[in-house]
Amino acid sequence: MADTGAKAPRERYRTQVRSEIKQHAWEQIASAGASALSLNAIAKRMGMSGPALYRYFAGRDDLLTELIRDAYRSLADTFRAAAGSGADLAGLAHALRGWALEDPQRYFLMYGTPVPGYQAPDDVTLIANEIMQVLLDACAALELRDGRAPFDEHLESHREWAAGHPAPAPVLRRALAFWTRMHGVLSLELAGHFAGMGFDAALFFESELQELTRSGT
Amino acid sequence: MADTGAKAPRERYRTQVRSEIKQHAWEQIASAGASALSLNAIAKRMGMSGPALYRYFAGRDDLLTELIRDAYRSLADTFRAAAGSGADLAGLAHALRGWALEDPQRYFLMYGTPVPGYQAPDDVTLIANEIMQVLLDACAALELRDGRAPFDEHLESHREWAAGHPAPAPVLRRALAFWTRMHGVLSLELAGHFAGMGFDAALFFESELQELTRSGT
DNA sequence: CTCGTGGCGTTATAAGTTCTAACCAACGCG
DNA sequence: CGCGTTGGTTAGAACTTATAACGCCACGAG
Repeated sequence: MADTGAKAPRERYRTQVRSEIKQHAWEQIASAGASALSLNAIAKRMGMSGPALYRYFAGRDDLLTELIRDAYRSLADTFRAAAGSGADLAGLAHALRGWALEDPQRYFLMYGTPVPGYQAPDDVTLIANEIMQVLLDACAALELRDGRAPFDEHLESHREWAAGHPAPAPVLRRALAFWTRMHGVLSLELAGHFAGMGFDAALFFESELQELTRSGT
Repeated sequence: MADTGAKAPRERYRTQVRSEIKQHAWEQIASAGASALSLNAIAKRMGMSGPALYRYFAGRDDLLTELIRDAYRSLADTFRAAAGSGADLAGLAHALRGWALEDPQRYFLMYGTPVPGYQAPDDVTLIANEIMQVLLDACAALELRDGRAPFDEHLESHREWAAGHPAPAPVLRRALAFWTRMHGVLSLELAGHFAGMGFDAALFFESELQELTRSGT
């Protein structure tokens, strides 16, 4: 068992079609947003009629969570790849920005408006942890002149999310700041809120990144 | 003319019904998200049947942009109210957070996932400018030890978005940082990304706010 | 006070959507 | 070689947005 290579022909065909469906789904999402994802439209564009897709996905929500899972996986991979190539925190930031610009709707699928009832499956939070570990490593490698903040005390006793990572509280705080600040700039940029404002979003991103990689508190 | 008080009874009834429709729309959005907004459901809950609502709104999109407009208006009002009560930048931050927590979906209607094709109407960007002016005033009142950053040079020559506000570049940069950082924390918090992490989002918000109101670069 | 007009609500209908049910073909494993 | 799982089909229910056509009634002008 466990030889993923030469599987049964039925199985191969199944995964092939699933992949093709997701391909079309991504195109549709990229051009009209996740709310416009239509199983019917995908089916028609694949030459088959409506309910056939239900052999491959339990429903619209199932397909959507599958895409979300892939998005998380994709970001985790680019993060790990960047870290593996010796990228520091700034390198991670640039990898993140490139990945986000590559497909804004994929970014929003992860970090955009949540559906009130929706609960992400467990494995997604596992991948999120993976991402956080890479980020924590990069922040720990950054030598910071240990300027402690009042929040650090709270963090010291609430560090479950670090999943056993040995970094001290200021590093944890830096990781949180990296995450929220980069997301703040990126999400507003991708949403077009900087559009009519005239300044260069890339330069502002760099400016914020600068302040994060400095050693001060 | 121009006495908004005693209008014609038809007019009064119309605005009354419009307001009631929006009321139901907000409840529906708050409980199931903007994508679940259904004109039919609203009509039924108001005791009238389907297409009647089209007398009041051109369609789903029209109602949605009206709600977005109201959301912007609401945030601008709370900002102006806070500033009018002598709130400083920290006061504005707390007003913003309170306003966001009050109705997360309203926040996401403004700053959440954008629909690729959608273009906000002009008056919305006007209100956005109003908000920015209040923010710029608060940032200008903050005495900062004028630590210039390389990005300031770029800002100096790209300050159209400040709409004539006389603040120097470091103040503009501070305003942008306030906007993006507060949004970064708030949007992730409201989207539930901090949920399983254990730390107190309010304290982290405060920590980030601290760093913004300090005078350093 | 009467009358006509315009705003409001109604049903009917078209064109979408998701998703279930029932049916059939065909592939491939034992 | 057969039989069963798998994949595709059409039909249909329950939704949705949105338009069209029709009637009612209230308001305001004369």
